[in-house]
Order: sequence, then structure tokens, then C-alpha cells
Amino acid sequence: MTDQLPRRPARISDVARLAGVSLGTVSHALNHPSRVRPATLERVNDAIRELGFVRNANASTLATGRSSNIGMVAIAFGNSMFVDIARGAQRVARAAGYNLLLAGSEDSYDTQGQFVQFFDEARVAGLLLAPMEDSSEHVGRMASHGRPVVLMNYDGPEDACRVVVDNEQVGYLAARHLIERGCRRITVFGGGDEFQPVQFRRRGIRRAIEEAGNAIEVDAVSTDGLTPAAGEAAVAPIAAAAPGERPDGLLCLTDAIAIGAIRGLRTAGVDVPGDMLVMGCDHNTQSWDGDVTLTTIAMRGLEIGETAMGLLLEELTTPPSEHVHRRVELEPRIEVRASTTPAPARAR
Amino acid sequence: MTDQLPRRPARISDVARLAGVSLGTVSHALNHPSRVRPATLERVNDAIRELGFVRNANASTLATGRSSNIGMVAIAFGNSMFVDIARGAQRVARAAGYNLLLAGSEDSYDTQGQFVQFFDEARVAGLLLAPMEDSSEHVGRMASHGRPVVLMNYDGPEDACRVVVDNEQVGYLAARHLIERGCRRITVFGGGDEFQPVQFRRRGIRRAIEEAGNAIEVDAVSTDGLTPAAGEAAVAPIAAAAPGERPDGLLCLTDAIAIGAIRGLRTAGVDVPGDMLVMGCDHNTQSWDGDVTLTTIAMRGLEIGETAMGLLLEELTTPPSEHVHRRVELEPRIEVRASTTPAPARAR
DNA sequence: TTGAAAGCGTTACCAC
DNA sequence: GTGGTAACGCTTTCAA
Repeated sequence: MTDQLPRRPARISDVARLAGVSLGTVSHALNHPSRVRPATLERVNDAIRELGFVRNANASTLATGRSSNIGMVAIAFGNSMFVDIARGAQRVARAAGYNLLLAGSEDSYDTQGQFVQFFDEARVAGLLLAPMEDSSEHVGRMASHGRPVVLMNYDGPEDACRVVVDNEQVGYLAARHLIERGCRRITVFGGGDEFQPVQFRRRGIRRAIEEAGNAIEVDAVSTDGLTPAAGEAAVAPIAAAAPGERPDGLLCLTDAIAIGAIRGLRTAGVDVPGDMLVMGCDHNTQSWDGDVTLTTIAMRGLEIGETAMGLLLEELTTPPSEHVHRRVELEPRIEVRASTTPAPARAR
Repeated sequence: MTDQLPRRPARISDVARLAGVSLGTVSHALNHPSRVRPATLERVNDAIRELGFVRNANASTLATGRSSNIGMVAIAFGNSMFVDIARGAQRVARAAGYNLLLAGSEDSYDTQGQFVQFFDEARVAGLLLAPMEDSSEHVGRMASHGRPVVLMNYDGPEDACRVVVDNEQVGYLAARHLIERGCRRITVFGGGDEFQPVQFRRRGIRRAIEEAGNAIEVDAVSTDGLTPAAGEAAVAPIAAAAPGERPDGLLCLTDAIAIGAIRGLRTAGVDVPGDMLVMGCDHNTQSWDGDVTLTTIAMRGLEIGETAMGLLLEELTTPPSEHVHRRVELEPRIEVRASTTPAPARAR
């Protein structure tokens, strides 16, 4: 099959020599087959196969100045929304002849910057970025090098196209759901106020509460982080309160926190959903490993990815002078599950 | 901040001119700062900053013939095990100064081949591959170009290092769990016999059944695919059977199928875990969106990723003549949840 | 310590 | 149609 290991890969010139044609002809055969006589083409292809030749994309990008690679850096693929986004973007990219390269920033702005730099150095055609905070600096760097950036899931001052989900509506839907299920005393649970989606969700929650008039009592408990462990730790006082003293609904600002909270409550003997309804907000299936399935809000990741890649491709094929940045907003949807469905009403 | 958009990015020669040194000196400043006089270095760095210079990695890779990028292609990141693998690999790669680039083959051998080709063209240093079937062809191609490949989660004839989880043990643990929980009539549920992990799991199931003597009645139902929808469709006859006629335990060969099966059973009025215990096998949190939390087997993805990247880095730094391929096998662990925990025994 | 110059593998333009 | 040949931007060796 494969001959001896050719430590040095075959080059176009090797193919040319073997096929008995010139280097330029091989290049033509590769890039504009129609401009080459069929017989010659065949000889070239035979030589390519025989040598196991694989074109060097680095040289190619260097020579042409263009690349068919698009980079995507997301907060963390541990959050399944970003996996969905990646899948949606991937699909659209491939259909258009582009490759999507993925990198996870692991929740760190520095790491995000390193990956942006990496893709910049790799001279990708464009970048999809799902940041966690104002990333004008990173966006600006790419843009000043002529590489378009589309932001996802973040609304900031950056000068770029973006696709977001209406996070105020996320909070609104969540709060209204608990109210409709009979909660009169709701605790908004979780930290992360430095993250924009969380801020918006809080605003939506407020709107739902106001709509419900004075009927609802609300307070807030902060967690130290957004992990299940943080949720479990911070829920202890609530779990320890007397039945009459504790909230009947826990609105968690992320799914990860919700899972931890449920674990903490049940450990302390508070039943979910029997004694308290609990829900999450961000459809992070990766977090769904608790004992109870979680009501949450679907973030439509697939569509975010598809839309964002669509905007990027559009920008790629439009003269910069004619391009106008756009902002697309998608509506979230609630997904009701066991954690807010007390036994009597529970589907069997 | 950023000046006019320099449609053409700054090159080393631009930096050299601005700093008043030669091109070679700038390159030295970039790659061997210690060999450059501090004052010169500073002038160079100022120029770099001023011009917003970003090194062209394509040119660099082309000139040196080496790359600090490693590619990973996995079946699909919709399966959370592969996300875990990627995170583990990422961590180890970065610590060693490598970048990990991710691509999802979306369950298609062709797509996998295209990404392998892509990484081959990009001249990555090495490749992590989580294939779904014999990929000797892809492995061989990379290997013959001097690029090491480490396989993950697959045991095939390929000539390469690999990290696998003991899938026979997966099946064994699953079956023994159901037996211990009192099941006497178990249906092994799901298709995918063309996939190696599934084959191994079946073997382990058989071993557990044999160990239990003649006490256990077993049969098998095939699904048409591995999706929740396939599981839901195929479970209909079981759900329709009279209580005395149906199994008391359903051992699903993947989590995705299990979720579908549970949905189908409950829709038909069969309670899980009340009337029947159901479990999955592959710890795919992405599938966990049913009404009941799922007992499953943890696949230790993080460790697979870390170990595989470790092997790859080792191979990268060993002369090919001295390298000997290794196979590392990790032991799975069971995670018990609601779908196999009937009410009486259920933790509250 | 710095500079000049020869590649790295492709592409693309221009002759033939 | 095909064959030269000059870039592309960087690294690295060798001299100065």
C-alpha cells in the first residue's frame, strides 16, 4: 500500500517531474482542471495518486492571500448551547465551501484573546465569536486586518454583526412560568452579574413580577460562581429554613446552578418539585445530571450558528464599503420538565 | 486606536523598515529575543505594536516545516463524551505549547476523511481521531506523511497508539446493575451493531447474564439507528405488551436510544422506573432531556482526551525508529439515577 | 549583534 | 494548453 515513509512529503514539482509536465501545469490541473487537456490531466492525477501528494494549504494560502477557513471561538463547549451553535455554523459553512475550526476559550478572556490571535495568525477568512464580555479589542484587531467577525450571544459595543437571543425574554418567560405554576414567593438564584445575559435575564424577571402586580414576593440570593458546586453551597440557608419561611419557587440564572441547587435541597430533605419548584435558564444539557429533569429555556443554538455563519458569508462576499452591520435577535422558548411539575399535575 | 484599515496586513519587512533594522533582525527578535540587543528589541517591539503586526503562521509553517497545531476529529460533538475528550486534550496540548483544532465528522466516514485531509493539508503536527469504524486508510495517509495519529475510543486494526474504554465492561456493569436491581427479564435494546463499542457492550452483557446463571431471560430488540426517535419507534411493541408479557428491564445500548424508549413507554402508559427499569450506556448528557434522569455508564472522556494527547506529544518528541505504539484502556464506572431506581428505594 | 540572501510550496501572470 | 518565473511572508545560515 503505502511505500516507504517519505519523510518529506511530495511537492507539486515532484508530481510534475513524474507526470512529465511542468509545475505550472500541475497547478492548473489542481485548480482549473478544465484548462488542461484530459490526457494530461489524467497523467497528472496518476502521479498525484502514485506519490500520495497532498497540497500544502499553508503555501497555498500564502500565495493566494485567501483562505477558506473560518474560526470560531466560544466560551466553552461544556455548555451545550455552544455545541449547537457550532453545529449550525458548521453546516452552513460546509455548504458554502468553507471549513469551520473550533476552539474553546474555557471561560477566560485571555484564552479567548489567544485563540483570536491564533486565528488571526492563521489568516482565516473570518471569525465567529461567542464572547463573555466586551471584546471590542479582539474584534477590532481582526477587523483592522480585514477579517470580518460575527458575534454570537452577546450584545456589546463592538462594531460587528451579531446574533443574539432575547435574554430579557428568557428571564420573563422563566418568571412567568413559576408564577403561573402558583409560586408566590420566588427567589432569584445565582451570581454572574458581570455577564450580560444574566443582567438581561434579571431585567425580564423584574418585568414579569411587575406584571403580576404586588402578588409576588421576590428576593435574590447570590452564588459564588456559576457552577453546580456554587449552587449547592449557596442553597444551604434556603434549604435549612422552616417550610413557611422558604420560597416556593427558585429561579436559577443558569442550568448549572439549578442542578447544584436541586442537589442541595434534596440532600437537606426539601423535595423538588414537591416542596419547591426550581428552574434553570440556559438549556445547558451538559448540566442535566441531577435526579430531577430541569425546566429551562431553550436558546436556539442551532439557529444562532446558522444565522451567524450566514451573516459572515454575506460580509465575506460584499465589498467592505457596501457592508452594513446587522443585528438579529431570536426569541427563546420555554421547555417545561419535572423540576417545576409537582406530582398532581405531572404527566405520567 | 486602530488607524485606517490597512487592507494589506503589515509584514516583517514593514516592521523592519519602521524600526530601522533589517528583516532578519526582526525575525530574530520574534523567535530568539535573547540574541538581540535589548535596545534593538524594544525598537522592534514598538514598531510591531505601532503597525499592529501579526505574524503570518502560514508563511512561518511553510518556512520551518513544522507546526504547533494538532487536529482532532471526533464523531460528533453532539455526544458529550467527545466534548469531554476535547477538553481533556485541549488542556494537555496548551500546557505543552500546542493548539488543538476541533472538527466534528457528524457521523459520516466521508466527512471524517475530508477533515483528515484538511488537517493533512494544513500540515498539523499530529492528529487525534475518534473514528466510528476502521479508519486504517485515514490513519495510514497521515502516518505516511510523517504525522502521528492517536486513536480514541476505537479498537481497530489501525497501526497507531490508542486510548479506549473497556466497552465490554460497560455492558457488563450495565447488565449486572439491572440484575442486582431485581430484573429477571431483560431486553437489550438498540441497533448500531456495525459500531464496535456496541459489539463489545453486547459481549459484556452476555458475560453478566451467564454469571447470573439461568435466572435471567434475555432478548434483543433492534432499533433503526441510534437516535431518540429510533428508540421511541422501536419500543412501541414492548410498550403495548401485556404487563406480564413485557420485560422488567430495558438495557439500551446508547443513551440517546434510552431517552427515546422512555418517552415511548411513558406515552403508552408504562411507568419508568415504576413498571420497567431502563438504562443507557454511554453517558451522553446531550441526550438527557427526557422526563426521567437516566442511569448510565460514565466513559471518562476527560481522561481519554488527556491520555491521548499525552501519547501524541510523546510520539512527537520521540524519533520514529524508537517509538512503539501503545494501547491504554480505561475502566468505566456506573452512574445510577432515577430510571433504574423505583420509588420505594428512591432517595428523597 | 546585525544584515544579506537562499529557500519553503504554491499560485498566477505572461509568453510560447 | 503548456511552460517559465516572479511573487507570497517568513526562517535560517553565513558573513560581516
